[in-house]
Amino acid sequence: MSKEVRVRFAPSPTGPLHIGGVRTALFNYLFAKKNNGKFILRIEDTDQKRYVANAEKYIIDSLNWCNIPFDEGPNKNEKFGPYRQSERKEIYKQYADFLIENDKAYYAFDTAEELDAHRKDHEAKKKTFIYNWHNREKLNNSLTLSPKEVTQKIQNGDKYVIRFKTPTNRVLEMEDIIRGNIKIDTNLLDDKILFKSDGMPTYHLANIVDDHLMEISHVIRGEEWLPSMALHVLLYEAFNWQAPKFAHLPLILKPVGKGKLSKRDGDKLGFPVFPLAYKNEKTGEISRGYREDGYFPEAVVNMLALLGWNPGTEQELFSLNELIKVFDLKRVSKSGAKFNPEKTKWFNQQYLQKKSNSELTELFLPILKEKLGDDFLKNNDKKYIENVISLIKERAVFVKDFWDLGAYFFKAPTEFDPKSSKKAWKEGTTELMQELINVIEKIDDFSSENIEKHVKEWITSKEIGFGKVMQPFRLALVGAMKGPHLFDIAKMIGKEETIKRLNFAIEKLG
RNA sequence: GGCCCGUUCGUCUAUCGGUUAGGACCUCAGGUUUUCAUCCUGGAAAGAGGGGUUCGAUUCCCCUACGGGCUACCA
Repeated sequence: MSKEVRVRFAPSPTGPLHIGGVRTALFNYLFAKKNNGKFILRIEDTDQKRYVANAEKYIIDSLNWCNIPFDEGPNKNEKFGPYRQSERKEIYKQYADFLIENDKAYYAFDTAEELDAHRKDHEAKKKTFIYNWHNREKLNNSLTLSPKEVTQKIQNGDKYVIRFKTPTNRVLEMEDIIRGNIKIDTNLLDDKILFKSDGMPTYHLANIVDDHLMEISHVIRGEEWLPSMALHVLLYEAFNWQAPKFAHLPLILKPVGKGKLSKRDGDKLGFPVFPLAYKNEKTGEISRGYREDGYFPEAVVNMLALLGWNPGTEQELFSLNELIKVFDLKRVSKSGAKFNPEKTKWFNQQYLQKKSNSELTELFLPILKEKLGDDFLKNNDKKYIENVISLIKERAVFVKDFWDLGAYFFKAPTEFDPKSSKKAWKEGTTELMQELINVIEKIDDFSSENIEKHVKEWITSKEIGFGKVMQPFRLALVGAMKGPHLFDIAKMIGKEETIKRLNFAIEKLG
């Protein structure tokens, strides 16, 4: 009987959650749900300098917007709480001490300046300074100092850190669910700091201790952690704990250029890299978000799921439940994926087409109110808006497109696209339109089909081309050469309005 | 520089040694729509290079190149 699957998403609250972080959370969530396990949120706020107060809320809001809620986390089912590392501060020290007592770690008193000088010195000689087995006996630490001196220093209040005493002369063989076997020579590793002089653990210590205490079964995280895997495995070993299984996800790369996706790419190429808009309280800078840009969370989640993972079939559209059903870490790809903003739009378009007209109406309402004022609903009931949407829906990618696509259903054009006017309104057009008004006035049943029938009969009787009438007619009703079937538009706005718009066009262009 | 991971159309990807190397985004052409878009049909477009192993390599191994990550008292 295998243990319960428990996975965690462990972001650092240093700013808004980036789309890559959302994907890591999503894969954790999918894996947990697929295996009837738990998805845990842990806030890794051990870096006091980079801490940003509203970041935790942002992270939680983002997960909620994406509909991937956590089962345990800050203020929620705190079975193994607290879930903020800053609130677990006391826990870590005892584990660091345990390591020291068992000769797996040591105190180091080297100052940042001293270390920096070593690094610069080595760099000048084209060498790399690594704090590990080959020089740890020469540096300022509890390995070189007598126990008495060490005690003395600590009692004096000298600043110290605790470093891991990396085992030597071993080739570690580790298993990654996505990448398979990974080997590393422990002599190449450095003695990483586990406990900082400010009394806080580093990521490495806190992460291992918490994953153990919270009974995490699988660590699913970004590829940037792959180099740390050896340290982590060694730490589990030093504590004599069973290590969880690891899976390192490929990174999300810039759409163009080199390197991993960053905030700047979004600004430069004009697409969001954050799920929700975010205001930097310090600089006042606002970053756009998928939510505010009009994307549906289902579309964003679907797009993210397929970035670095595939089901092995040709299906591309998945609900969250379908994703849970078919998700498999073994089908996650190994190589980094360049982000494709265009494809995200396509996903959004697909989801928009799937939504019902009544649901879309509700979503469009706020935009209409903004454009036309609060009392526009007095003249336009929801059924009318629904009908409009049914006519223009298939051309839209976002709900906000409905306005650009169909503003003329709600207000008459006040001006006419000059290029189209020149093309559509020629010698004799004014007279033709006047005749058209007469034809329309006589139509009693103002259905699309009936208007079409009468207008076409009239055009045929005049022995002229359809375009001669249809083009200026469209221009009069719409203001430009665009939009759905013209007789549908006429029917929607009604006989009176149709005639009014024709008269206005004659006045303006005739 | 050192270490680790990776490499199939422009992009995301399928292929578990034998395929006309498939799909999607993008793009192009044609058709439908007497508008614009949608839609439909079709096209162009890929195994980084070099060595092996094998009857046969995109697939397995090695080297090179390239890409990415890490190399902080950041996560």
